[in-house]
Amino acid sequence: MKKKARDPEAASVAKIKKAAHKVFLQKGFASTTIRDIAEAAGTNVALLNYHFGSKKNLFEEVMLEKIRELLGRLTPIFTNETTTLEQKVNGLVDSYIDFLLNDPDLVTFILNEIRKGNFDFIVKARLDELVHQSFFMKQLKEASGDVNPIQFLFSIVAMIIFPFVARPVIIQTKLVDQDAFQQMMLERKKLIPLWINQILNGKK
Amino acid sequence: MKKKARDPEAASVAKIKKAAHKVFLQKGFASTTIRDIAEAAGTNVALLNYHFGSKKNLFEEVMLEKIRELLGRLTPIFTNETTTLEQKVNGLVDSYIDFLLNDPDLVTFILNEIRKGNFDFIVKARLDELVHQSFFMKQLKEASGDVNPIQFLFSIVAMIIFPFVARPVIIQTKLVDQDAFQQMMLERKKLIPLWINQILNGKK
DNA sequence: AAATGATTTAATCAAATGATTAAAATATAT
DNA sequence: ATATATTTTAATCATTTGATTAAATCATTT
Repeated sequence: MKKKARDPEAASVAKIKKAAHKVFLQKGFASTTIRDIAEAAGTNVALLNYHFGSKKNLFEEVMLEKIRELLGRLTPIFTNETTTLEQKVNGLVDSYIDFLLNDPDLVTFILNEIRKGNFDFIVKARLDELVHQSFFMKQLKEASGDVNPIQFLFSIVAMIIFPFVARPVIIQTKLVDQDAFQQMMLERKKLIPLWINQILNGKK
Repeated sequence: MKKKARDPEAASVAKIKKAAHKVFLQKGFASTTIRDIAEAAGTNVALLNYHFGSKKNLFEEVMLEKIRELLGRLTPIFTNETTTLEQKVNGLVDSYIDFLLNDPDLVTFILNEIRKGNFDFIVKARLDELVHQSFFMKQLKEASGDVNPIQFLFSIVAMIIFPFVARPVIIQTKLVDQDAFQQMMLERKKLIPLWINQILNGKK
């Protein structure tokens, strides 16, 4: 595909990845054409093929990069054995919301690609291990009483992620506008940990 | 497209719609071919065109039918002026979860099609009006104190919908299996109203 | 059994798309 | 300056796909 690495090449590769990320997020894998990407990157299909070989290859490189970035932020929080459950929920909510505010369509996109069967790229990330073997789950289990701790995990992640999943709907239907959405998500950084506390304590 | 209505015709139309619903949900609009649908329906592309004219037409007919069915269940709950907020949350959670258990991929599907720009079919459903002008929102606003009631609406809907959005991920990663998922959602019918109560009361 | 409508078969069209190639042009390193 | 790497242009190929058609077959009604 290529033989030596120089500066301009790296710039092109980055430019293409950035454009691909944008277009894939907008249109999904199937609806995106390599011509779309080439145009968005201000280049041509021949160069995409020169650097990435195929559309699927480009897609996987781009997505894997994003997933790794997110996991890189969450893992230290999940596995930390010195912080309390409350601190972890705080950190989780804070990091997660910040990350997604920066990339608002990522969640819906990933979930959908998985639903369609494109989950090679996420299986490689091994996030089940993170959930199952983490210190966080151990702590959550202790706080859950006789309710399955997964029920609480669902609700925590739901309250973080769902607004991003619903975002296109609520913006399209003018329920909330772009700025108000951002504002609400920042407000949620405080609300969600509070709510989780009330839920976990309320059941004792 | 057709001239007279008889029995076998109606059966064919239903058969095609059912197959289309199934395939569209599995693969999304762009990835689904009319040949896929024809095969799933045990028929042929010529008949699809005979009855529906185009792929997009078939898609919109099928999706609109589903949306209307869901709204038909939720509207009476949202607009009822004789029930308490607590009763509404109970009814909402119960109806919504029942509906989605019957059609587990519908949510992800709809959200994604909207994200891709295929929202003609949902704009027609006017669900913004339902949310804004409903008696439910009036009651929720009263219970919300100085927090934006939309924050609570997000969380209520999130806790109902999110597990269905995450379902493909959690089943794929073997976090929870099919049966356990069903069981947990039934359990959630009791948990969510309880939690919402705790959250709404906790902030007084 | 004749007529009408519904369905199938089989083929074809035009357009879009992923992929590939050759050749020219451009930039960079040494 | 020369060689090498990168990028562009432009064209082409094979496939897939949505759409359409004509003719044959099947089912139902009358």
